[in-house]
Amino acid sequence: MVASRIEALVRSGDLKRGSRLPSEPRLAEMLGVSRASLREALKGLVFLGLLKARAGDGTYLQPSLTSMASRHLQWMLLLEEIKYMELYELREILEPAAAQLAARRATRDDLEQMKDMLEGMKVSAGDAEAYIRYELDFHGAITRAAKNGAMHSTMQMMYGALSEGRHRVHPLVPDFAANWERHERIYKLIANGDAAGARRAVTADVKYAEKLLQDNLQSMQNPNTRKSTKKAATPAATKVARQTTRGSSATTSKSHFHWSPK
Amino acid sequence: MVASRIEALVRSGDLKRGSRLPSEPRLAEMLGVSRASLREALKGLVFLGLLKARAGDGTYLQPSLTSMASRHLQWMLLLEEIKYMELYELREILEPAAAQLAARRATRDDLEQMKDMLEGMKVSAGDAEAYIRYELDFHGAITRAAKNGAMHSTMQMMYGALSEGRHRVHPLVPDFAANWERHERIYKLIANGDAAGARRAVTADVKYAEKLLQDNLQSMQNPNTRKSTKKAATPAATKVARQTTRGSSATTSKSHFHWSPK
DNA sequence: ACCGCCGTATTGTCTGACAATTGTGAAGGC
DNA sequence: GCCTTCACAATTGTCAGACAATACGGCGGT
Repeated sequence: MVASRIEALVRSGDLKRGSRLPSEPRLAEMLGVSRASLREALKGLVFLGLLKARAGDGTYLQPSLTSMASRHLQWMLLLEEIKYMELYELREILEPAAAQLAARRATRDDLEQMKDMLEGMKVSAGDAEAYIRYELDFHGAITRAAKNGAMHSTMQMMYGALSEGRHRVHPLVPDFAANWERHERIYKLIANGDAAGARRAVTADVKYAEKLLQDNLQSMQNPNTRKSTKKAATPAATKVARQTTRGSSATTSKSHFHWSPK
Repeated sequence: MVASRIEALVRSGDLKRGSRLPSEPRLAEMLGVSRASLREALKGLVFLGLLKARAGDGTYLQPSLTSMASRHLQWMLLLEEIKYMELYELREILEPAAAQLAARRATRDDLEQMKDMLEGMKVSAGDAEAYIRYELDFHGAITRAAKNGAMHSTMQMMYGALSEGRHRVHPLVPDFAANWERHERIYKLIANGDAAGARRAVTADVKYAEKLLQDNLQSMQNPNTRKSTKKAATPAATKVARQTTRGSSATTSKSHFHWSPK
């Protein structure tokens, strides 16, 4: 296969991350294949996240591979090989462990970054959209502070799948103040190096979020099974739903295509 | 982009998993692009693991997406964004949790499968190659019994990266009997529903493997730094190294290709 | 010193053709 | 009647050549 030969080139090559590959005609000649075949192989590696092609410029080695793999999880969610609650269960395992490690390993920079995110959360209280972004980055800062790239990548993957996923049930913040204080407490515990405490605090936080999700799902599953004949299920649920609807996703099914041939 | 339109087709389509897509000329006409462009998009999705193309037959939707994503981790390892010890640290977090869940959720089938793997380990004691395969499958059975697809996929990814990775340091079994008994104990604890016990036992097992790896790495890092002028570092290390060398990997760099154009 | 124009290199797409592989069914032999 | 063998059709894989679209850098003008 052509792709694996290119991979071998990258492996053995003196190519630094971010450097440019030879042009397609050149590479095709080097490998002794047509440009079409070469392009297919390149496309595969692009989808893998290893390469990045820029029209009119060249194809480059991706400088960093983190944060690229969430599509797999998304598809699994879509094909119902994974349920959302499972992701939260996984999060409930990983995130406390990450906090525990972070309490031991966080550098001054890590703490600084967490603090910045906390600040961002504070100023955007009331704006659920912005608040959530900051909160996710706060959690990301924790996993980064844990100084374990594998764990960080895994969780970034999870976050990606959760936030980009179709259902978009990011259960969030009925009470900004309480939420913020929980996170600030986590920050302080990590800053003080209290590993066990940080672990407990994060566990509580994730469980809380999980409970919110569960309630939300329940009220979505039987919206009108309840005896009330009102349109909305419950005021709380609709509020959350509106909050978590982000505008203009790239995957908006604009071009409705019909499957039948003609 | 063409690929995302195909993804949309798969999403909204009534395509079951494993079913065949229309032929390339047909699909190209349907999407209004040339066959070349279509093929590039398909190739991308193939690399993503969503599709599978069979020459002379057709392209199919992959029936299952699990166990497909380990290449990302492999590349991260290769580009040194992740260190091996980090993977073990992650394993040390996930695997005990999986065992804990498995003790609560394992079905009769799950237990049966674990037992089979144990049996396989027993009969292949002495053959490190086969033994390791069975052991990995045993651990896989545990994560499957945990009934969390996300966790299972993550760990399969880890296993894949560990076993296919270049370093190929699967530190293993200086003592088959002791190793087997540890695993049998784990099985019994899970079968008895002793969640806490299973967790502890697996933690111990992973830590033991981690220690082996660490020793192995150390003796590989400074093979002749020690004052001895003998060829091999230590008898134990070489023995492990020989055991863990699997024959004929697909990624053998057979075709040495030189980078310079001409 | 700054701005717009243009040429060049590169990726993106299209067209048409042929090779390689696979599944199928029909013909023939047992 | 059943099995093997062969030829055919459908499909993916590969190739060659051309043109469009895009980005970068140099050049000249202001």
